[in-house]
Amino acid sequence: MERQNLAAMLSAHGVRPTQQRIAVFDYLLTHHTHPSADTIYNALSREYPVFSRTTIYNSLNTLLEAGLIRAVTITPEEQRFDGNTSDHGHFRCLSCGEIFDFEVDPAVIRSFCPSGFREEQSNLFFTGRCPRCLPPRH
Amino acid sequence: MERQNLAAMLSAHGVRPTQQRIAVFDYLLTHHTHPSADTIYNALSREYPVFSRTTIYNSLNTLLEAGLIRAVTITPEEQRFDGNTSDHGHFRCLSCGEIFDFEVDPAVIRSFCPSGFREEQSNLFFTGRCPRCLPPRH
DNA sequence: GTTCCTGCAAAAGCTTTGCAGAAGA
DNA sequence: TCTTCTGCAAAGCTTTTGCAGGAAC
Repeated sequence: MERQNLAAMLSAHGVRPTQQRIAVFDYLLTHHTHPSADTIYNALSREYPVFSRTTIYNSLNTLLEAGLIRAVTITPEEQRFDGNTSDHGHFRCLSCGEIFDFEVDPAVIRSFCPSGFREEQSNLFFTGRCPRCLPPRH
Repeated sequence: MERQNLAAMLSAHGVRPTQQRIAVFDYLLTHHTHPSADTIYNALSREYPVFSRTTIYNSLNTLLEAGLIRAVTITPEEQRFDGNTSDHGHFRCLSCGEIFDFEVDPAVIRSFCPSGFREEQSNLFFTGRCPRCLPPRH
């Protein structure tokens, strides 16, 4: 997406479109790898000479509050982030550590929510082995 | 459960039944509050005079490896633990922070796992407001 | 010009590690 | 007795905070 469009999206959500926020948002929309703050930091510091860790955290928290990105609480070590804010499932491979997306019908998932509770976000995720890490079948 | 039975369970899983491990395991089986390591530490230090944080972490990791307890990766701040190792869903209230259990059919949840992936653990959890924190209906 | 943001340094909080003494088999 | 575990101190990591300079409007 054009940087100008990204800036417009931020403005539309009441977020001042600074260079840094646009870069973080752009990274999350382009890379569907559920990166950690550190991964984003390493990638962006290569591109931009000065880009502090603090700013990554500031930008991520601002984008989270605006609802433009999502936090993925799957890995115990660190928080992961996702530019895809639509409801979808996650699969984490215990061998290679990669996190995969898969489609789920949000209405079906929500139907499991116990009565009396007001659901705001639903999460379905599996851990196991991905096809690449499984031994080939005979 | 009797301490002797707890010790037998640990032994059966190849875990040497020390006083500390029995106490941690007992706590998780008795309290269904998905406590953090710190919560367990605070509770047990009141009961036992000497009980270090390191030992809590050591015991939890040992019990995890033995499959006697489960880690609940729901809160971004800290790891939570659960003495209930059967498949079940979680609901985290954004107001009071409490984590509730609810029943789900493991087979139904597993059916959402994408083909080609080998599922080892399935997790379904919601965030939102619990009945106590919701405004009363008219 | 005023407000809000960036980024450095420092700190805070959770978890792990190294190692000497102690407990379990 | 020999192995394994405990627990203190210290360190490692992720994330947050305070604050001065700078960018955005």
